[in-house]
Amino acid sequence: MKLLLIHSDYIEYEVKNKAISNPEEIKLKKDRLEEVLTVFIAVEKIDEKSPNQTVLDASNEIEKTAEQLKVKNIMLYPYAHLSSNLGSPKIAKEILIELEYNLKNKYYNVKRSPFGWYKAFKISCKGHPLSELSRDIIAGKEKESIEKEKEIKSEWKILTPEGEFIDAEKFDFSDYEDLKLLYEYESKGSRKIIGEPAHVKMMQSLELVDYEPASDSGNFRWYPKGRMIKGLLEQHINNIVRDIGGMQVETPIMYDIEHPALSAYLKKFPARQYRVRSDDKEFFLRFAACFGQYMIAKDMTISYRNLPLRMYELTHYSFRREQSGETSGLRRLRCFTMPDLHTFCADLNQSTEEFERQFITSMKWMNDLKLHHEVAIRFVKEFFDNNKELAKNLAKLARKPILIELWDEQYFYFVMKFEFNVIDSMKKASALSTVQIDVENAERFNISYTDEKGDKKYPYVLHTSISGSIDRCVYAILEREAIKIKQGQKPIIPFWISPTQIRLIPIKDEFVTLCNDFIDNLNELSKNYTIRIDIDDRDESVGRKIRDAEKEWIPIIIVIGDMEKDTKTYKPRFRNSEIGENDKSYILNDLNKLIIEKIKDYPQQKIPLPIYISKRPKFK
RNA sequence: GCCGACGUAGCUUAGCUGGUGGAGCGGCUGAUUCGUAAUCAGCAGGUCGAGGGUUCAAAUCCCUCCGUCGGCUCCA
Repeated sequence: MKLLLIHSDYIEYEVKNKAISNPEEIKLKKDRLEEVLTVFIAVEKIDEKSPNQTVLDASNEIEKTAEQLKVKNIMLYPYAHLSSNLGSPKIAKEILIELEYNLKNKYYNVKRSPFGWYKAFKISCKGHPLSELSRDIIAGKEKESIEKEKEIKSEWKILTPEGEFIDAEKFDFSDYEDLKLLYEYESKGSRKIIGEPAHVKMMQSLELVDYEPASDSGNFRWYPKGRMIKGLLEQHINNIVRDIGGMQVETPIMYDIEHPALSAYLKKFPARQYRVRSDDKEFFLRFAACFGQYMIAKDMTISYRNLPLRMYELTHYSFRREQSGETSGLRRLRCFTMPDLHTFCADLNQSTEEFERQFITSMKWMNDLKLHHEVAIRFVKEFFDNNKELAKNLAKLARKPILIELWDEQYFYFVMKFEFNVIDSMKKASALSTVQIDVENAERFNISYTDEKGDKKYPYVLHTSISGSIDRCVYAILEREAIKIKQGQKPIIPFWISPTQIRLIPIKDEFVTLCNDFIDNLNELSKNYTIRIDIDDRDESVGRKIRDAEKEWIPIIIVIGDMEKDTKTYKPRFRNSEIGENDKSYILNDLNKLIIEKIKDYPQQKIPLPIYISKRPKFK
């Protein structure tokens, strides 16, 4: 149902001609109300499925507005033009009559203009900010799902690796600046430093990823280098999840909003969704891979012997229609890529065991990206009281103090979760890895297994994202480098995801051939590996080419000239000492070993652009 | 979504109180063949975010919209 509410000095109408074959019988040909909330209404097809709820919701919405405006008079005015998907006139009329009755019961002075007639009307809108409002009523669903959660009551603690619980307010943060920032950010919403996040300029100037003005905000375009980085991260996370037993599936990105199993879940999940219409049906775009996997799981025959059972999907994409003011570079998108693992566990024991394993795996991921992170663990208090040892184990694994949040009751579908948070150059915290223990969705979706005695049981479900959103990982890497720049260090991205790993710079045109030979020889030495090398064959000075390579953050730069031709040794310019030792000569074989050492444990891809720089267009 | 700031060439930007837009980088052409962060010269490139209004005259003033950023809110 679509509503258009107008706070008016007056509204008056006069009935003219029939608009439909069986219009409502007319009692008054003309009518008028003053100091009135005029409500233009279009009843839509979707309202026919739950007319009673629609009436209730609409009535509440109108009442809320009337109360705010302190008006007692309401004019209900059927207005078909508000919607392109109208319901049948018969039901629409009934809904309107019901709505009138409902509002009268709330002691409003309600009038309703007749249904099914062309009418002339005059209205005077007051014109203050609240005087014109539109509302979209969808029986009980969207409204509840985006409704604000109850005020959450939290207790905050710090847990040390030694197993000590300390009231967060009493903890000495002097050696733990980032943990302090996380605590303040999470508990008080403090925003110490404001400004544009540094990664946005970087992602553009490095030609990784950019805004797409032709799409909705928070939907980005990825250029070749960025796409390759993202692809490598995706490949790596797929491998890691497979290693811990994840069985990869793929599920649809849109789901029927009316599907009985989904509507209940939608209510528990307060994210706004994108809506898609197809014929008469309405669909929402998934915000995670949960449903798709639940739908598979509920049809599966699962024995206790199969548990823990791990189902995995790399969601390409998930959609969350965040409020326009809260999308921010790659930190929060409306369309993102995220690995989503669901682990079905027999009992609490198995769940916590698995939880710890996934905690360790997440640590590995953060380590592979060299991301510093702070750990937050959140519990429903009752669950915490029974599982304190689990928390202590996790703090021991993290080897540093961690933040604990305790909720007085269960606000979400999970009883416990952890997150790894990174702190960016603006001192904002963002969550990456997370695992949640879910105690209610198995039953809701009728996912069950058969236990040793042949009885049907509902498993616990762990919701896991080992890496968090891949886009957000790119954000975290760039933000970490922004912090390094502030500290006067050279920025660099991990070697295994560098779009160019080695840049060759021939001193004159004639050495381009030698560069080609260099690549061939190196490939010959490392047949099982893919090393990304390119050649700056432009007609530019050597100084210029070095500068451009440095601006691209290329980790290894090698100038090729007479010296290299004669001695067959190379003096690479390493971006930092972690990659290699500067001012040292290498023969090809040693260089090869050094590089393979850095890439052997990671996925590899070919260079995403022409190897000759002169052949490359500018994307930005 | 609300409040605020901003939007000038592909990028970065100058343009004061209104009088039909300047530059650097990048691109193109030519010269230059170079040893570790910018070789030189010339040329092209602008419905000044979009639409409307005020005015003899608008990048400049006003309104609406779009986009970006920031704050609020929100964040599984």
